[in-house]
This record gives sequence, structure tokens and C-alpha cells, in this order.
Amino acid sequence: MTTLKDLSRHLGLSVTQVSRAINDHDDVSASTKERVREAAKELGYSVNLTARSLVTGRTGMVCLIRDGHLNLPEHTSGFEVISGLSMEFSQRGYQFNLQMTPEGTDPVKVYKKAVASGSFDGFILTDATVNDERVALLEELGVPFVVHGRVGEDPKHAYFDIDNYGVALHQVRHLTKLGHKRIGLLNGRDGYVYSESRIDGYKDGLAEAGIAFDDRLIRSGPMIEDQALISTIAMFQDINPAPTALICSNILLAKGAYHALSALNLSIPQDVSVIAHDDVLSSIRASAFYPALTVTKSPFEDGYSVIADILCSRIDPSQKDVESVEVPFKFIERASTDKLA
Amino acid sequence: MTTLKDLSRHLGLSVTQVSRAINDHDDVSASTKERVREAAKELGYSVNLTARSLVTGRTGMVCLIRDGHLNLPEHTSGFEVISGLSMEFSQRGYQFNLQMTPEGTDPVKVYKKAVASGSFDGFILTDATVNDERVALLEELGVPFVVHGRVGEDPKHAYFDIDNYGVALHQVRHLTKLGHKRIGLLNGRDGYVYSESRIDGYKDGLAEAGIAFDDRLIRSGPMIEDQALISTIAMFQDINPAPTALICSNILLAKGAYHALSALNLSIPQDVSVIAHDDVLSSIRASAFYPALTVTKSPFEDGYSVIADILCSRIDPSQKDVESVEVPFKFIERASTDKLA
DNA sequence: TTTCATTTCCGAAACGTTTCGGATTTGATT
DNA sequence: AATCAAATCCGAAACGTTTCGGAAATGAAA
Repeated sequence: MTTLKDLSRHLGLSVTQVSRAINDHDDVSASTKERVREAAKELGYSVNLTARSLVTGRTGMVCLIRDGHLNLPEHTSGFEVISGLSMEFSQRGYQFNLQMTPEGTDPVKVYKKAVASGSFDGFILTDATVNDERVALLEELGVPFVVHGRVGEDPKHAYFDIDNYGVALHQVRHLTKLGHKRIGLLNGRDGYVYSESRIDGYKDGLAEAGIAFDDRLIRSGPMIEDQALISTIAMFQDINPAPTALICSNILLAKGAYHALSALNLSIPQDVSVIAHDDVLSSIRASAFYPALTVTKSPFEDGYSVIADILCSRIDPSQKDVESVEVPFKFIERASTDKLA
Repeated sequence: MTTLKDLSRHLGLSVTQVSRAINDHDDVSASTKERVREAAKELGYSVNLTARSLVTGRTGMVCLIRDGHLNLPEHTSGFEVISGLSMEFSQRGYQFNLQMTPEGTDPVKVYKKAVASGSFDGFILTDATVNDERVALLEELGVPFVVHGRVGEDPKHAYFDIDNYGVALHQVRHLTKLGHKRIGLLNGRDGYVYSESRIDGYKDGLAEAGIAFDDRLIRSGPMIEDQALISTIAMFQDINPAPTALICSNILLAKGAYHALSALNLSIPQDVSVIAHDDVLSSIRASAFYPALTVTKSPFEDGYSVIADILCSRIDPSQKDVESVEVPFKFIERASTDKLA
């Protein structure tokens, strides 16, 4: 392996100057820089990141920790996020560390250990829960991190998030405007911030329209097709008169709902209006639905580069801070929603 | 941050001895080890991996590099592998680095750079192609690596692989024994070792039974349901008389084939026998098919811990070598195959 | 008491880089 | 020719650990 010392000997320069040339400092002449570059290429030099880390205190590594083996299709979005983030960080010269922990591992222990190892410049958190211990821990330890999602309203921590509250509110408003009063919600698992925010938006939307809240109209669970199948059928059997509209928290749930409504011999939108939120995952397209699906829409993939930018700016104090963002959603009215008959 | 020096001052011991105590060397007394352990806990000491790496030359990090954004469902297995491997390496005290490169990036460049950075003790290669440049490169550079799959027959490199040749051979034998002569093969993408091995086994199986090879009977492509749908229908329209049996290289393809055959108004197994290979991914179960699907079977997940063991043994010379393995497959005859009518 | 092996310890060097503070060279200005 | 600022360079220390070679302490055997 070629080291700086080898290079400096070969060039008759000091180690210092070679280092500064390679890092493009401004107190080394252009000609020297050029000579160094050439010699580096000739001798196949490449900086030893470990040594650099030791002195700079930065490793160039970020870490994403997830609990439990990821199974599909529930974790489709999780995978897409991992894939997207890895690419973004790679392109920024960071290394992306993925640490899967056995199901049920205590996150506090894991994060403490990860931080203490000193291997990571920053962390990306996903699947934020309502009282997420990780956020408090990392804040206390003073480690840079960014959340895909967010914890609490108007949080101090860095985040990239979708306007989950606004999405649900808009969906309800659209339906109540069409005259619907009994509106079901197929939601994600309880306890996650995005799920709870949707519920908040849903409730406020109902309240605005003067509609009483009925908790039988909310069904929580994994966001997969089969779950929607079960939830929809159960909901329509439990409640009489039946709901006239259904909100699906993502496209997979919508697919299950379509299936269930068809099985129940109900037509969309004549008998039931359906509206969903579209994360725009590459694996399932909202446009493939029949009848075409009315959606709110905010692409997940818009987030990857933003998340990377935010975290990198938090890590490298020389960069100017990139602000947390809440992306707005689009509303696309298609054929699956209609006025109450 | 607490360092060894802090600890040694606090204990009145030399840095050397504290280091050796922490690493459990045998020339430090039991009582000292105990004292050190306690002080370490008290002061919240945890070894600085960067500094350790610099002197030991090992980083405790392994790397998996993949080309292109992973999209579902084609890369379902890729994700499962990543998830499984990450967990296995984490449990062995290694950090798992996932580097996604933009589609079409030159792998030689990427691997050269990754190796040169000195950040990684070893690499895991997936999606081995027939003339895989990466293997030659890493062998030349003398870097530990293990292949999920393999390159060439009876290769020198470390690997974990399925007996793809044997799988296809067995599948053909089973079908020819039942009297089938026109046997289709829905295969994976061309160029990958596993795909080509299946073709070899397929051809040898036909030859054994004295059946002439017809290249219209092989269809290659992404291993997804829609591809099988298209391939099956195209195959049955191109070839007259039609095939009487179909081999599907994985379960997703089988699902598409079932759909296509149903659309073509052909019954399984009365009109067409179907046999598939089951990687046992958590997202799709062979048992859910009707009629029940005859399969060869070798679970992907058996490989994760083996792969980790192999690579770790290659990295750490103090461990005894773990041999490469070719896992045997099981054969499970169910209702989708039958004697030629 | 002496000897010698065993146990337990330690100082100093090394890993490859960055950075601090200061030194030298250059070239324009007086 | 002297002066001074700007441009370019350098030595040495530092980052936190492991390890090499040897030293000191211990205790049993002579």
C-alpha cells in the first residue's frame, strides 16, 4: 500500500505538503498539485480513510438501524428507502451502513453502542413512533441524525416528512364535500407517527363537517393487501348502514379494498367512493387501478436526496444547514370518488 | 470521550496493560481484568474502532455493492439477502456496508476504489455473471470475498451456492420419466451464472432422454410474474404441438405461468405439468398454489449464516477456514405434475 | 539464601493521516 | 539594494490504539 510518506519521498516534498496538495488546500502551488496528482496516480496512492478518521474525528460513515427481518410486501417502502438512501450517500462520498437487529432488540442499547463505537458520523431514523426513545437519546448524545418522518409536532430535530395530517384532512374534506358522512379509514399500524397523524387529520376533517366520530370506522394494521381485504370486509359487516367512502393510507391497501368491495358486490364509486394516498413506489402504480384511483400523492423518492443533504449538512459544519422539510402533497381526482348517491 | 489513557490514569496502570486487559490477553491477572472492566463501565469507556483499525489493519467492516436501484418485485430476493446478511454480520460484530451504485456504473472502478479506501475487510458478491470481472479483480488484489452463487464450475473462490445444474437436471428427469417430451423452461435473465447452469442441466436432462433441443422452449427474462405471463403465452402460441410441461426457475414465474395457462384454458396437470424451483422467500409461499406445486427446493435463508461464516473465516486468519458449500435441494412432488396423458 | 521459571507488568514505537505554528522563497514596491 | 506582503513550504505533534521487547515481581525449588 502506498502512503503519503512514499509519495513525499518520491517527490522530494514534505508529507505535509503532499497531504495539503491532495486535499486541495490553497497554500500549495498549482504546479505542485499537478505533480502530486500524477505521482499519486502513478504509485496508485489512495488516502487511508482510517488514518484520516483518527485525526479528523470523522469517519464518513452514516448508519441506518432497523429492527427485525424485513419481509415483503409490508416493508416494500422500507427497502426502497434503503436502496435510495444508500445511493444518495454513496454519491456524496459517504458510506452507508445498514444494521439489521434481531426482532425486539432494545433500540436504546443498540444506538448507544453504535454511537460509542465512534464509527458513525450520523444516523438516519425511519419508522418513527409516537414516543420515540431514539430521538431523545441521540439528541442527548449530541449526534447528528435525521428522521424520515418526525416525532412530535414541529420538532427540533432534523427531518423529512410528508404532510400526513394534511393528507388525511384533505381526503376527508373531499369526501364530505361530495356528501359522504360514513367514511372508513384503512390505516397503518398503531403507534407510528404517520399513522397517528393521519388519524388526527381524519378526525379534524370529520369535526369540520359536523360528523360524529365512530371508532369502528378506523382499522389499523400492516399496510398490505391482505390486511385491507380483511379490514374492509369486517368493517362492512360490522357497520349498518355501511360506509359510503373509504380512505386507504397507501396504494397496497387500496388494492385490497378494491378486491374486498368487489367481493362484497359493491361498485366503485357508485356504492363506495375510494380515495388513497400514493407514495409512488416503483413496485405498484396507482394508474393501474380500475376504476382509476383518486389519490393524494407525495413521492417517497423525493426524500432520499433531501435526507442525505440534511444529514450531510449536520455532519459537516462547513456546509450551510439544510432545513427540515415537510413536502406538500398533490391531489389527483380520478374516477374512484363521486357524489353520494 | 474516554480513552485508554484516561482509564490507565484512573487505575494507576499502564496503557498497555489496560489495553491487554480489555482484549482479554492472558498475561494480565484476573483481578486486574476485573478492575479494568469496572472502571471501563464507570467511565463509559468503549474502544475507538478507528484507532484500533489503524494499527491492526482491520476495520471490522464488510461491503456489498449492488448496481442500480433495486425495484420490486424483481429484486425481492436481493432484498431478502441484504436483510439477512446484514443481520448475520451484525451478530458477528461486523459492520455491514451497502453501497448502491447508479445503474451501469463500471464495477471494476467501484471495487478498485472500495478496496483502495482500505475501509473494508471483505466483500460479498451477488448476481454473479458468467465472466464476472469482479472475481478476477478481487482475487488479484488479494482481498477476502465470498460469492453468493459462483463463477465457473468448481471455482477456487469462496462461495455459497445452490445446485442449479442439479435442480434443472432433476426437474427434467422427473418430467421425462412421466413421459413428457416437449418441456418449456421459464428462466432468469441471460448471462447470470445461475441461469446458465439451469440451462445446462436442462439440456443434459433432455439429452439423457434422447430428446432434441428446441431453443424456442427456453424463455429468459426478469423473474417476475408478468414476464412469465408473457413468456408462457408466447411460447404456447409459437410452438405447435404445444409443450406439455413447464419448468419455472422460481415461484414468481410459476405464479405467472399458472395465470397464463388458465387464460389459455389449459389445466394443470391434465394439459400441462408445471414444476418450479422454490427459493423459499418469505413473500410468496409455494404452498399457496392450486393445484399444489411440485418443486425442487433450497431455501435462500440457509445461506446467510454460511456466507457470513465463510467470509469471517477468510478475514480472520485465526479462525479455521469454513469451506464453500453447494447446498443440496429437496424434491417435493405435489399435484402440478402428472404422467403425460 | 540463591536460582529460575512463571506471572504480571511497562515504555516506546508504530499505524497514516491532518494541522499548528512558523520558516523560507518569490517578486513587486520602494 | 532594501523592504514587505504574498505565496509556498516544512517539522513536529497529535489522534487512540496495539504490540514488541524486555523488566519487575512472585513463588517454588534448590
